[in-house]
Amino acid sequence: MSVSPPHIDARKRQGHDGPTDKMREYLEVIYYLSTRSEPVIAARLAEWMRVTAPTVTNIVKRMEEKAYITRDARGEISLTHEGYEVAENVVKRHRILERFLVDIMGIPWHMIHEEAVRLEPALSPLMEERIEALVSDATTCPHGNPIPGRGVNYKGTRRLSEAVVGGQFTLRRITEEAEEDTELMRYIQQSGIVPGSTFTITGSSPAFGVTLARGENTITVSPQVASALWGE
Amino acid sequence: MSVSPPHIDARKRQGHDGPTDKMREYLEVIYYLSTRSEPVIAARLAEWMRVTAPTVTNIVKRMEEKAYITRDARGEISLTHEGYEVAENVVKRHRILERFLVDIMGIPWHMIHEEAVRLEPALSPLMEERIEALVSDATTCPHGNPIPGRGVNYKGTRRLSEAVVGGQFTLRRITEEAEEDTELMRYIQQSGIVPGSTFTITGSSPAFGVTLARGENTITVSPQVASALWGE
DNA sequence: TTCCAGGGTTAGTGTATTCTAACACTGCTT
DNA sequence: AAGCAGTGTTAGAATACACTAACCCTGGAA
Repeated sequence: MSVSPPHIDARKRQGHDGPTDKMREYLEVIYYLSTRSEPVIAARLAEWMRVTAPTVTNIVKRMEEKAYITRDARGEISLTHEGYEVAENVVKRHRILERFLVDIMGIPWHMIHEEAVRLEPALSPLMEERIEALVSDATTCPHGNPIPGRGVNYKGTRRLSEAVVGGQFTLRRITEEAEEDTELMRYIQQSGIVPGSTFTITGSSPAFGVTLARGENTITVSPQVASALWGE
Repeated sequence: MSVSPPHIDARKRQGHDGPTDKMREYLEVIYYLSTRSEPVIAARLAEWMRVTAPTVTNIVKRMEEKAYITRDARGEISLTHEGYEVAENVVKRHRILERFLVDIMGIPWHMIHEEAVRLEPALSPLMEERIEALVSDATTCPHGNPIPGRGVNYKGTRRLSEAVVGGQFTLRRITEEAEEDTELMRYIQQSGIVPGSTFTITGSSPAFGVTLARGENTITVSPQVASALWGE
């Protein structure tokens, strides 16, 4: 038959042009990492991507050749302009997709990150456009992280781990390193720790974490979790 | 940080167990091919998948080793029970997904096949379940092809190319080899040739195709297209 | 100062998917 | 009989991604 399939194979498209799907994933993580204070080094990427060090060396080298990143003398990684563009795009898709998964698809809140990671590389521009249209009023993902280009950025926020005892704390965003842990997200949501809610901080220690009170409930979160929750 | 990503890498999962994504795609095509009369041979697969002959030899060999298919003396391919299960599952997902893309996402009818091919391997069981819930009353994909396990199969239908001149023809399904051609699908839809519509056949020849009339409109479709349209 | 932890690289493999080049078989058609 | 079209295979290579094993820094602790 003369009709021929339009099969779009990602691999084929990536002969010599754009980033591969994996590179996009790494760029996304670099974006997350550089949004925070910690240095962006290969060892961190290896942890996030759950691969060994040589795998990161390999991909980082290729991303450098393609000029998505640069490395300084100590091996620290920065996004180039080009790399930043790619990363921001991926992050935007990711967050809009998460919104869509909650609002339209009814996926439980604590599973959307994983689903978004899976679906994101499979979205065509058309699908992206349709999804965007369906959640056009959203400015953040369900975890409170801003959708790039929609005018939200929570400049004044700081980590819960740095908040003062006795004060109020309004949660604004849960950063990605917490998102990745499904069990943790379930616990957080069940405890009512969702973006927008306000608590009184009744205790804080670098060893035991932070204790929050709201109404009659008291919750203690670990130091790790406390540093992943940002608010004001 | 102690939280660790749940990144599900398809490749990793496929160490020694199930079919790879590519195998699933090939099995899907074998399913389509064997639903029709034509022999399922490697050359056909190469055309559908738009790859060269050695590529097919390679994958077919691996699928044989994994017992998803068998080959007879002439090289003809059949699905094993196991392979059939996989293929039917893929086809079911594909068709439900197409329904979802039209009904919920508002993707134009002529583009859904391509989108479905792209998205299908990225669907988790959870997403599949949610999508199924959103289109739970559908029994066919938008092209009229039955969703396996939902009680439709259009047993009495035959190709438009075999219909008799002067008779009526009610379109039931547009088979996949036509679906793959976006331009063709656009033309078909614009001509009002959608599942469920009825025409009078005013002419038919193996060389020039079939001429259909409905109301004041007359459409002539090529022999290839006529053999991809099934009805009664 | 010695040594180890943390970070990074090189070298060598392995798997999945694809390609080109070259060759072989079958069955018509001239 | 010669030859070509259609089909299929083997051989050899490339790319992207991942691994283990082995080794090299650097900086602080013992």
